[in-house]
Amino acid sequence: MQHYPALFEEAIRKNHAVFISAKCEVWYSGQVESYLPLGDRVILIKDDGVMVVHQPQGNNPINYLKPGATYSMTLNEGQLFLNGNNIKLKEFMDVKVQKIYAMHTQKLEDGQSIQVAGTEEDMAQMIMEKPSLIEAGFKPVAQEEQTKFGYIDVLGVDKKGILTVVECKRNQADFKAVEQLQRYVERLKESKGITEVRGIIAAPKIQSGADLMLKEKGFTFVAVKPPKHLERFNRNQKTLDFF
Amino acid sequence: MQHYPALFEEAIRKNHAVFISAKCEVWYSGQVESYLPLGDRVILIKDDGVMVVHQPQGNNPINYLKPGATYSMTLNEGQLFLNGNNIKLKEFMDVKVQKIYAMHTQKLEDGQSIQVAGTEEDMAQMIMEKPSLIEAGFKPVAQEEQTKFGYIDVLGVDKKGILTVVECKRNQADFKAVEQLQRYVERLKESKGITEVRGIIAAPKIQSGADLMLKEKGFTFVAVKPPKHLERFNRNQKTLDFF
DNA sequence: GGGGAGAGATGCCGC
DNA sequence: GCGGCATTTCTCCCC
Repeated sequence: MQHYPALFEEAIRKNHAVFISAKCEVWYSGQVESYLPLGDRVILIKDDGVMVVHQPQGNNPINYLKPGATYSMTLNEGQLFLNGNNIKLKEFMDVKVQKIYAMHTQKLEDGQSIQVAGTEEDMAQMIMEKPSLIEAGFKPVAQEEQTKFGYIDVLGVDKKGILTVVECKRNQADFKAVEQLQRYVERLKESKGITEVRGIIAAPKIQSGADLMLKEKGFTFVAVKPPKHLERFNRNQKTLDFF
Repeated sequence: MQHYPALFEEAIRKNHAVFISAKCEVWYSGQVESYLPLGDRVILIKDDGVMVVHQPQGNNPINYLKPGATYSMTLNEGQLFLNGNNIKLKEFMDVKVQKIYAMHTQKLEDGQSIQVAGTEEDMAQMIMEKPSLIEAGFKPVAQEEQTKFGYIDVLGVDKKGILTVVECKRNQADFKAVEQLQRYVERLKESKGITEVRGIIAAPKIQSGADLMLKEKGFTFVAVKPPKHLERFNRNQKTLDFF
């Protein structure tokens, strides 16, 4: 155990990432206070100060610190501690380590950003490009107009020229989506000084209760699925790699 | 590179966790489609099928698979691939590995649950135990009554005997909290067939706009901070460890 | 920095 | 399974 603190401190100093597999207890104090009894965990510390503590199961880290935290590892009378703290956010992590199974430190280089297709924004973009997905005669207005009235996904006019707010949801729309749509419609009526504004929810599906609420308020549901296709050059890249 | 697939497959077969540090590209297809260009990443695969892919910075994994996914590693004409798929959820991850810097596999044992203090539920519990935090004369009703009217944090009567809904927020309350409170109040009025029900938001602070909305609707804000103290035996445990 | 909203949100509980 | 809601939510964008 004696050599771990020196190895750890050197890795931190060099801005290396640190991977630790250990049997440990974990205390966290910050937004809340928490205690995790003794067990095996995987700990990852990144070069921006992020720390995640994972149990052997589960999607999410059981404990974590946000970017900007600093770390130290100390051995005191045979007891190993790993301490992290984010002074600005007043968050503290204390790990009492009973046994380190493995520790790996390494510089990681990565400047890449992920490309994602199928988000709500992609849905809005698709509707802007093909307004007939909403209904015949629907015409989106310029995108710059949108922000002036709030975070409206697509603003347009229907075939009769009535101002229409379209709220997109990439998954099933719920009653909160209906409330959100209503807020936008009310805001638009006040802002423009008009009495008639239509509201449309565009989503793959809608909850039955939300559909009732929608109809009560005089709004409309339109079934639209988010597009899930990355740009062609990526698809080709993947295809070429695989076949 | 040749020995990695055998090591990996054996680890998966034995239900070991797998840690990999690698230079790679990542494709994901499922809820959305995504592509992450070549760079250094840390990959963790847990024994329940969870996979997380981390870039050198940032709180969250850049890609992940949920519990139940299965994995294989293959070397084909000198090209290493790590593939994961969750058949039930129709989610797929493909990692094209250019270089493995390190790989560690190990059985992890952990059956512990985290204890957390300072959540919204803790706030509600604190108010149940000390109702004067809300106002003089406030009396909570039995906890069993709560669920019948929805997810009401604390239901009680004020000093005049008027039914009162308390909605707790552990952080600053916003206008959505006000809308939520209003839903509960409306639901209670209908359900009980009464016309007067009070609404109170208990939180450390409230947004100025939300406070306006609150007053418009005739509701009240009470400043309450969530309790952040773990049970005594844990505090003592920590104290004893540290001093 | 505050406010508003999305996220491949996740996770929990209750029906 | 759906529904409603909290989360140490996190993240992004805009004012």
